[in-house]
Amino acid sequence: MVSQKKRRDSAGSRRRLLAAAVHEFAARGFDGAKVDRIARRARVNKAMVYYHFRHKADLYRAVLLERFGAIADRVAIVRAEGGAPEDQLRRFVATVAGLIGDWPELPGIWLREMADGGRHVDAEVMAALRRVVDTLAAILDAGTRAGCFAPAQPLVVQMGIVGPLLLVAASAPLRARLASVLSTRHADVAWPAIVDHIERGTLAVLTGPRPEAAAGPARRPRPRSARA
Amino acid sequence: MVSQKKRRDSAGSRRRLLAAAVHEFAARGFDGAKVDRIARRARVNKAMVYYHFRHKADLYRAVLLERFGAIADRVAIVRAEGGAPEDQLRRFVATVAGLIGDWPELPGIWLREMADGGRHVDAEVMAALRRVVDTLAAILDAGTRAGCFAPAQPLVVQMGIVGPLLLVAASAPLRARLASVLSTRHADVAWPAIVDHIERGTLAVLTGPRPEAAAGPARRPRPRSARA
DNA sequence: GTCTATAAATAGATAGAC
DNA sequence: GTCTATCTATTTATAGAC
Repeated sequence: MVSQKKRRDSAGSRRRLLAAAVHEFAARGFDGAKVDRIARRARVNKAMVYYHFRHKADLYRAVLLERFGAIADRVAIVRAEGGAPEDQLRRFVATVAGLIGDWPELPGIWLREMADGGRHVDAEVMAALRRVVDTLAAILDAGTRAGCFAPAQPLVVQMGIVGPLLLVAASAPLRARLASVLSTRHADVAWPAIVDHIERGTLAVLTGPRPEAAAGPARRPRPRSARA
Repeated sequence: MVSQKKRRDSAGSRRRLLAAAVHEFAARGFDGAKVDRIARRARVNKAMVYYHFRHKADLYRAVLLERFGAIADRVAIVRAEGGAPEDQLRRFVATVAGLIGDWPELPGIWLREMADGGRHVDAEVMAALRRVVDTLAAILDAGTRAGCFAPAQPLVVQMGIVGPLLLVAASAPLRARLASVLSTRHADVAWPAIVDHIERGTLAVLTGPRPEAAAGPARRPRPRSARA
């Protein structure tokens, strides 16, 4: 993706550093992450960190770019594969959910970067984020043109999808503790249940009955009928 | 709420410290927050931090307890006021949205604490979290008994509500930057729009087409079409 | 309760040998 | 590319005067 700097890193110390960094940054955040721990986890000398990366922030940005770039790539495929807008949207949700399933560090990285106001999001990472939003916008637009979706702001829909997924995934440890204190039995959250919840909720808003004249910029949702 | 330690803190240095701490912890996270900055912001000598609080973590826990306690109190009122379950749920959403509006630091604190796996959530804070979930559970239960809600896991619904709200609020700075790079005009997100989106999405899932047997965790995420 | 001064421990980053 | 040793700045936390 970024630049083919394959300088023959012996056993791939750079790659191992990135993997260790993802873990550390996800678990502790940028400030909480320690270069020392990253190096130790990667089984690499600490000085190597500064051989491969200018500084801590540079390593962190590399992590961001790698992960958000992959997300953008994956959702772009969903859009490219086409299909009915409803289906594309469902696959969009499933894809993001799948990425989180594959990369348990994703929620930590993502949530913290949002909480940080995108402090470390540079132009490259921004471009990746833009691709994700643009992809979702294209799906929504296709649905609107096909008459099956009401017009909606892509970022609103995006947050409605990503927010719950990230929060559920990230809160797993806390929910486990909560379960042991919870009065009733609403203890755990099954991952398929939340994915299903989001899929249905999102589609319902896009295809459902119009809101009167709420505060939103929402338009009149066309009756869901025609196909693409 | 915790203990009436009103020792006449001259001009309320303790209170000012708490306010400054909320800001600092929200903006930078636990590790990124510096005791020095908190003291300076509170216009209080740094040593006073350790006079009022045992250590940094203690101050942070006080912040957590104050805010999550207030959240629990406010949503409990929603439940106590009664009304139709749909209305209670809408007011639940509006209340959380209102709290975020009143306290811009809330998303930062909340998201980071989730990303941290609740590292600093002690028994008292846990109790507050429990109250929030229990309140929502009571609302959902009322709806189910009244026959207007399908059974649902409270935590799933909770994440579906809180996730987008927190993410939208926290990502404001990043979205502002994104707007200037975004190809199309899907730039900004109006706060009322997201609240409306969540209200409708959540209610749609609860009142919409039953996927046979809800409540159960292992639901098949492949409904033919989700029409409302 | 408030302040100054400082201890004590980290942690980011680099120099330079191999 | 890899390692040891180390420099420097920062930061939590405390001692003790007022």
